[in-house]
Amino acid sequence: MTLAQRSPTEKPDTDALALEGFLPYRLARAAEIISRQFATLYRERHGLTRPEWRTLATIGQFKRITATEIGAHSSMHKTKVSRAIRALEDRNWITREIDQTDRRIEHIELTREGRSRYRDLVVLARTYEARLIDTLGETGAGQLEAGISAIETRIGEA
Amino acid sequence: MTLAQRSPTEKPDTDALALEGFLPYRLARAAEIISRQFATLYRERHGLTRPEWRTLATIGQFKRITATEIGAHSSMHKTKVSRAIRALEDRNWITREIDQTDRRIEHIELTREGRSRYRDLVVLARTYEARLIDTLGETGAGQLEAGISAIETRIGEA
DNA sequence: CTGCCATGGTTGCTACTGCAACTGTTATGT
DNA sequence: ACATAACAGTTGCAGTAGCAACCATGGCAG
Repeated sequence: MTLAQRSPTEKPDTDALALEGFLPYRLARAAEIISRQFATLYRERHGLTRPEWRTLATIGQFKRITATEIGAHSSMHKTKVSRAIRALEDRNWITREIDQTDRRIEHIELTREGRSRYRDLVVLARTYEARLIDTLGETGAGQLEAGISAIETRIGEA
Repeated sequence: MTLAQRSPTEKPDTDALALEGFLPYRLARAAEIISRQFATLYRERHGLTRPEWRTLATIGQFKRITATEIGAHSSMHKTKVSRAIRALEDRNWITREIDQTDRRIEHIELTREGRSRYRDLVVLARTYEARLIDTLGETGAGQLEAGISAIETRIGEA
């Protein structure tokens, strides 16, 4: 089941497209592999989903923040953010406080428990990232980062 | 809504993690952007979903193939493949033929219509990829590819 | 040949996703 | 001041996902 190299018996056609060489596919696949690997860590350790992890990471990064800002910062649709916030609130990892001068807005902060979890998550993330870079090698990791940067700067939006 | 640079008012904490600098996040985001861009093309033009596109691309690449092989080649769960195959069959883009020596296996091929669609999809894909590489620049694209290769070779599976 | 395990593919169930529509609130134009 | 638009956040809904259980078939050991 190692896939790309597990080529079927029939021979490829000349003017066919090789999926395994198609850049968008390769990028999607690579991201998926990394994402899953890392997700396993925080899921097993803290029972978080991907949107919840991103939300928590964003709240921890800015001590006080609104839902809209979380979405903007973490590239998530507002419904995802809304549901993640509720889930985190239900666990008492965060609190909301309605802004008194503009009551549409809620300011979100970590609770004591939330801060504790966040600190652990940060260590987990840094460790995973370090291990990843080590696995890829300085060169490979550097190239990957440069390539991503190109996408970030040359292609603005989702 | 350009996000990463749309930083909230509060200042980051020193021992917080900067999500926008976290490699797994950046990779996931980059892949998402590209994936969505490309998906818009084949969705608008042929009404295909992402699993359907991958499935069709794989069938077209190998003229005759089984469902399991499709999954292995395109990194998709077998249920995704199963459902994509059914959808494509319903549109008469593919046919199934049960192997007579092992009746568990179905051999899948494109119909005339399917081949026509596939040819168009290949052009679409090549064009998009070329445009993407052009946008990223030879250097950026090369680095991205090298980085992805590092992941592919150093980290085997999903 | 017979019982048991493995394999190819499908389906039921539950969770997650995004879109659009909604509520409540603030900003704007006249 | 009042109608209308814009905005923050939530919810209903319809599609899509993955897991596990399933069916049918075939391989293999005794």
